[in-house]
Amino acid sequence: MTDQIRVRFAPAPTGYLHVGSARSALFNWLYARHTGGIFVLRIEDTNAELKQQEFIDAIVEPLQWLGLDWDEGPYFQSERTHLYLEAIDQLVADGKAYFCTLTREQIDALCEERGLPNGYHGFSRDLGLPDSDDAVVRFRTPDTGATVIDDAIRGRVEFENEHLEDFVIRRSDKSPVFLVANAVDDADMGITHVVRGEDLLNTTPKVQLLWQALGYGQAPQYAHLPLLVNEQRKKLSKRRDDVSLGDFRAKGYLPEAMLNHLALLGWGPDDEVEIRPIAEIIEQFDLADVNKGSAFFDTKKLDHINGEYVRKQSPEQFLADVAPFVESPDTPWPAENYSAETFALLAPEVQSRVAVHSEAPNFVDWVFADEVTYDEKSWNKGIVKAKLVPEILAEVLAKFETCTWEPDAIKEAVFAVGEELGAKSQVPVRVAVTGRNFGIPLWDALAAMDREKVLARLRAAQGRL
RNA sequence: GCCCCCAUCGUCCAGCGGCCUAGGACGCCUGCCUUUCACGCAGGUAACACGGGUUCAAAUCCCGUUGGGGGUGCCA
Repeated sequence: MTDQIRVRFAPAPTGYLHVGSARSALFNWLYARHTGGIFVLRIEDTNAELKQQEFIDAIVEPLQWLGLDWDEGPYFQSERTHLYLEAIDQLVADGKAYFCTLTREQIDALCEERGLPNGYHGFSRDLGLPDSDDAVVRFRTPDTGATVIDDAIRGRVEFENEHLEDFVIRRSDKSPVFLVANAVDDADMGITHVVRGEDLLNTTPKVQLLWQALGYGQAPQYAHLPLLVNEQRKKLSKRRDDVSLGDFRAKGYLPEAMLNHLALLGWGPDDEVEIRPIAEIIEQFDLADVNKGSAFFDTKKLDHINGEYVRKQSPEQFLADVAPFVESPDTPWPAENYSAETFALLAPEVQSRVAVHSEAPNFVDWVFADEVTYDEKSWNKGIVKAKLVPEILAEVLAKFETCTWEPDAIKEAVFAVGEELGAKSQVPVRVAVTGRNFGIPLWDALAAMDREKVLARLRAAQGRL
């Protein structure tokens, strides 16, 4: 076990898992699987407000959905508080940490008074203050020297100790901050590689200093992943960006596609084959190959990858996966009009057209809806600008009234009109019946519809000319 | 302000000193297929931020500039 790689994904439960966190989890998992190591899940709920079951579920469920299985945990920091407090006590006893009762306002005032730049300047460091109800514990950072991080992705990163202020390690409510929890847990859990977002790079020297002060020996290898950013190149944020993993899941994105897309942000396979089974990604993945620059989470590419995965699904699987969307109460047609048999008949055509399962209803809405709403652009292109439309509609209507109501006959009727008139007859009929100038092939769908309903659509379109 | 990180097509990735007149993918455009759209297929568009070094040779190494980002809490 001594030489086995041990990584951990340690999210703070703050509501839901977003794609950035998922990517961190994924890279940890990939590294563990690639090396035959252990992937540990640890919930960083040191802040009392974060200890809520629903928040825990919001992390665990998306991970399970993605298939990022962990080998140990979840461990909860809220259940390990005593360990962190012991470590803090030890630091105080060793003179490596001390009590301080200054509030933020007082600190700012002191800085102003003494003409110092903003920040904490060890004001209570040598006062020998006792513990008290409003006291925090601060770590005594070295005044000289530097703390060096050996990062697997970024190389050597050096922080001058003089720039590190005496940071708080225990709040006045006696709860430990995550920095201590990180050091204690990573040591206790034998973590060999800490793989996390670059936004945590600046906190690393603090953890490292604590690590040394607690006498833990060899620090883990760090690897700070490039951030996932939005179109404005800002770090993804829950408030401004639509990045909840649960939302993607609800829209029908496939976990395999999401994983595949996430793996391609900050890393790429040598052979340039992008869409591939996770097993191959595991095989090729290595921390040393991860990029340093931030990556834009592009949903267009996600859509493309998802579409590829959708098309690879078996017809049965596709049908099973879209069922929730075509049978949901939110469909754009009255539920009683829906026919599973009809949808199953058309499903293969839908499958080759959707990027995401949730788009399926949009391809068959006109089949089940009582009436159709015309897309103005389609109307303009397929009806207004097309030739001989009144004639086409009249002729097709006449043929539809009497022809055999089955796919081949319907198709033949439409094409015959086109030939007679010397114009393309399909698009006007399509727009008249479906409301749009694009979509799945007409014939099977029309045959599945009630003849009268189709005739009514054609008359409605005539009335709109 | 201070600290830290980053910099190849619009986007993601390849490139780890010569194989680069810079490759792949998404997007966009064109054509083929098709009396719709999509899929598929064949093409096209488009980048080494800038300036100095180092070297016989630099997208690749070093320095600087500029630009972007992250951090700067008794959040994590």
